[in-house]
Amino acid sequence: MVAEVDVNEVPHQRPRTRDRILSSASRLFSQNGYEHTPLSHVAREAEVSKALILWHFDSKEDLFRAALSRTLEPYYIDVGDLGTLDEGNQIKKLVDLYAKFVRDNRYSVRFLVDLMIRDSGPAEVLSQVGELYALFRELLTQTIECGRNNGRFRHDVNPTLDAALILTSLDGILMEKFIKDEHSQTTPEGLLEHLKDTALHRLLS
Amino acid sequence: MVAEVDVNEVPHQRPRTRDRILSSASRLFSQNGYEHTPLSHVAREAEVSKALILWHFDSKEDLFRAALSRTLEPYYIDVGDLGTLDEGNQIKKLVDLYAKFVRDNRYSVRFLVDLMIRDSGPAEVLSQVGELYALFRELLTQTIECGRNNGRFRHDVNPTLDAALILTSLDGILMEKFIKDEHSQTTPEGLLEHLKDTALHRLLS
DNA sequence: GTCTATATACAGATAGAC
DNA sequence: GTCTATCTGTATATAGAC
Repeated sequence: MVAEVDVNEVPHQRPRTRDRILSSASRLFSQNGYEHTPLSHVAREAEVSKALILWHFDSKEDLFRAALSRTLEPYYIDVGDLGTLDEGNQIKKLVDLYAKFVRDNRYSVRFLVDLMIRDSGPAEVLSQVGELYALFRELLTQTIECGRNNGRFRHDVNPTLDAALILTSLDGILMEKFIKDEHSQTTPEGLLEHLKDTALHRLLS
Repeated sequence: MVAEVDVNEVPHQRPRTRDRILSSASRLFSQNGYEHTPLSHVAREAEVSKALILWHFDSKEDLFRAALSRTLEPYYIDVGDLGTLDEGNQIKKLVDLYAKFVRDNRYSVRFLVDLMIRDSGPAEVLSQVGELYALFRELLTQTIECGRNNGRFRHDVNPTLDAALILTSLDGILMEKFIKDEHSQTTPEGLLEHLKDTALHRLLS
């Protein structure tokens, strides 16, 4: 009889279930919010018992943090090769990328906006989102500055202020996607085009 | 001829307590949200028992509706006499009024934004807010149209689109008041001025 | 690791005395 | 109208068998 050595004792032993729990939690929290997703729902969706969830995670709060981190994993913006474009088209492209990002991550973005408005949720996660946001704004600022320096943009543009205004306007437009407004006679897409037009109208010499 | 309604024909009751409950509920719901204000909190603040609240209102949901209506009571925008200003300054004034309104009703506006993002809350109340919003947008639209027709604004302005863009930009800026952004190098007030400048820069001939 | 069964807490809501 | 006491449901979390 051979002594049984449990090769599976530590490292890569089935994160299968833990992973399923995390996925389900991530989806449900994003779609329905923290308050409206009891552990029982996560348990049902992940096809495990509630007790098992709390064996893997110390508490619901703990699960929430872990799930939120996972939600943020795909949060990056690939700006690609902006260098080949002139500054005006760089601005347009950045605006489009931002809009696409929000569209692609609709549910989780809405959820995060909700968290930020109420200033709830783990601070480290929120600050992570803040960094991404700041990075994007910095990109806009530098592009405007660059265009000003090489004379393609007006000499009196204010890179910081103009970038911030473009970004907040963008936020306002995209917010409309989360709020149904039956009186609106414009579409977010139409407004997006108009934003790009007016922004360039202001920036270009 | 209109029949007068005798207000005193209804019982000589003191709506004192009911009113206190409504006030407390209104404040707590606005500040902490529906989920985070149990009836026990409303009861404590209003100095009554939970049971009494449910004697006055059929359910928590019912209380919520009533409280929300009260929250919306001061929701109107007094545009004053716009007629004395030229169209450019009318736009500026409208933007300022909107900003002031949001500032004056910070907590309840944030709460309503939260409700609308999550599309929860009584439909009739939400649509009431939507009407106010649409009305304000219509005011902007007409002002721009007017300015175009009398030649003070460019002939190629698009009243509907330009008004909508100004309004969504405004929303984006004011949203920042609800979200703390430690990396920001601009203030909402600064952005507001910049929005007015760029909007007029685009509109004026 | 995974389960069933249970503990504990607290929410909204009811019953009934006063 | 207002209270105390209680019901009922559901949430998070724990105990302990397998």
